[in-house]
Amino acid sequence: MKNIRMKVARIEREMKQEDLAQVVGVTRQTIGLIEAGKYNPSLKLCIAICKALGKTLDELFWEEKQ
Amino acid sequence: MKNIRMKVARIEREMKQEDLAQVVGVTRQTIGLIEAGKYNPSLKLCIAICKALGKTLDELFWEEKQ
DNA sequence: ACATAATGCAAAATATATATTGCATATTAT
DNA sequence: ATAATATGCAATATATATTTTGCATTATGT
Repeated sequence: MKNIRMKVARIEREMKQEDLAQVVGVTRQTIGLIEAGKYNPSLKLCIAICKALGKTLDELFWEEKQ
Repeated sequence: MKNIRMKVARIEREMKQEDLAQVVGVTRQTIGLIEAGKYNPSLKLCIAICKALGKTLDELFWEEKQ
């Protein structure tokens, strides 16, 4: 499932995928694939993304229902 | 860093590492290593653990400080 | 103290996240 | 419309999470 909240949070911060990638220490492709819901990042990477975007795990990665 | 909150939540539910492992579909060792802070689980696994223990990502895996 | 159950630990094998490269498509500004 | 920038996509390579097996150690109950 696509991670819209993450993409929105990134755009709110006016960051490109590549900017975020550089901040969290991965490649642009990895960020793109996570936003596209095409894979399953590690906890460490999720936390790094949250910190870079000023959000928590629940705000970006937790689905209340399902 | 050891994940004390996860271990406490598991014990509150009176589950053994092996019980939790079976519910979330991994091996006992994987649960043991996550509780021991010796590796970096996938987001999917974190979410499965949270659901099995009735907690959210922030409750089990988010560190407010640091 | 003894028996049993639960957890820790370690090595090798396997599955999968992530990197790398290159190119295609879409978006944005001029 | 054109140029430039941002993102999508796919194949191969590499790093690392997870499995498997077996045994050691610790906790729990009797």
